[in-house]
Amino acid sequence: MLKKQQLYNQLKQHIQLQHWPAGTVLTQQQLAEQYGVSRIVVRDVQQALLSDGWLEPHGKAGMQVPGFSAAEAQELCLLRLQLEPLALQLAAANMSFSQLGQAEDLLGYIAANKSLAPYQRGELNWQFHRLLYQSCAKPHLLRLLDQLHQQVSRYLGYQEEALAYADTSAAEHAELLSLLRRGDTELAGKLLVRHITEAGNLLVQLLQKQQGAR
Amino acid sequence: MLKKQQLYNQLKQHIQLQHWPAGTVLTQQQLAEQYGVSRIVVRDVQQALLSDGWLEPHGKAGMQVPGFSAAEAQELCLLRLQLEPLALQLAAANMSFSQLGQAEDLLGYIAANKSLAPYQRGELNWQFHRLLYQSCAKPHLLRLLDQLHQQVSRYLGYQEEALAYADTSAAEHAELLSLLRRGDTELAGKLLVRHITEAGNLLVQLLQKQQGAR
DNA sequence: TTGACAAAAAATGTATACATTTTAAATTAG
DNA sequence: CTAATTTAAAATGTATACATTTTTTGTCAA
Repeated sequence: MLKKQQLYNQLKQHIQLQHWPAGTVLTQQQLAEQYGVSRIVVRDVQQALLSDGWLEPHGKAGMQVPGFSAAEAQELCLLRLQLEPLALQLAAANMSFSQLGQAEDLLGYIAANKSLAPYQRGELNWQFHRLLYQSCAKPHLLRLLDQLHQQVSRYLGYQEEALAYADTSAAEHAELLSLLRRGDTELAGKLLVRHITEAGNLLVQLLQKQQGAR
Repeated sequence: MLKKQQLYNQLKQHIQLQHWPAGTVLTQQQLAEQYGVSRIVVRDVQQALLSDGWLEPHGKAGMQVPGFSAAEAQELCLLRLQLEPLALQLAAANMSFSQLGQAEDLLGYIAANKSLAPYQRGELNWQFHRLLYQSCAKPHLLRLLDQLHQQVSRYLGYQEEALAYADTSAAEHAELLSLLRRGDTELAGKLLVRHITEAGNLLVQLLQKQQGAR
């Protein structure tokens, strides 16, 4: 299983670093040669990247590296807003103190390691959110949220400026946690909505500016 | 592309007809022999059925035919409630008369062919819903809704009694359409919520009764 | 009998080879 | 020169073969 996972990571990273810029068409053969694996492996990886939003179909042959659009970012934000507060609300009832503690630890770890790569910081931030939602005990919902995050993370990798939002983010994360500890689900939900909205708006604005500049 | 699509349909149907009952573990080799294709094809199809909810992972080898649970049905219903009204609301603004007409035609077709197979009736009903949501112009949202329907349809295929709900369903569909024509998005949304809730409750009750009976 | 361990069987991962489809290029008729 | 058609190239689908992993079976010692 290593070759597959390995190629998955490497190709994803290469796309993120724009080694294959948006619009590039990647064929099975090409990738197989390039990365020194058989087409079978490439097929599987392409399929995985397809459902994670890192590739998109291109006619009947090849897959294309997708671009970025403010509209898509907005849509992803909308979906987060629709699903994450729900997950939080459902989870709040069943949340254990050990989970709250885990989340606290995670925040501490992020705060302590100021020099984390933006990408890793983003992943850890999501793990925090994920922890809060975990105890909603709705497998499908959690799967959807993971998928959504995948897609959003593609944008965050592209617009690293959006990750500079990290400071505000950390403060809000901490507040979210304290509200949950206190059992104030209502306020926590509202804060979460604001939190997601802010991050979304920043991202969308950056993208609009950039699109306008062309 | 035919072999793949063919096996996909056939295997899905066989699962629905309980030719492979819930809990059965299906290996690549087994399926390859059984259906007379190579393992490569089976792999692809298994993967597709996995993401559509018709198979689930089983340790490190084989895939398992999933069972049914009231809890899962409830969750799927919840997700529909969270996403479909949103799609309808967004779509209502951009909906064209030709689309409303298409939807009307579809209802007529369903009403006219009383003897449609339950499965086909279900698919057509979904196409109706889908038409109403189409003009929301949110690709990700629409994709999620399609996925959700896939999962729900597995339950409907199992609990055909839930499809007997079809009569009420048809009436509500017609009313939904007339509300949209009149531009009353608000009421249409509320009706949709009731519509989804009713169908969900019926399904969940059937499943609970059945689970209790064991 | 039970449980750990080793050997065999089975299942999946991966590579290569061939078949079919799709795309691109080249050729020719208008 | 353009456009349509044919031909060659390239890409994907599928099958088979081999490698690796996982599961099962069987054996033996406690």
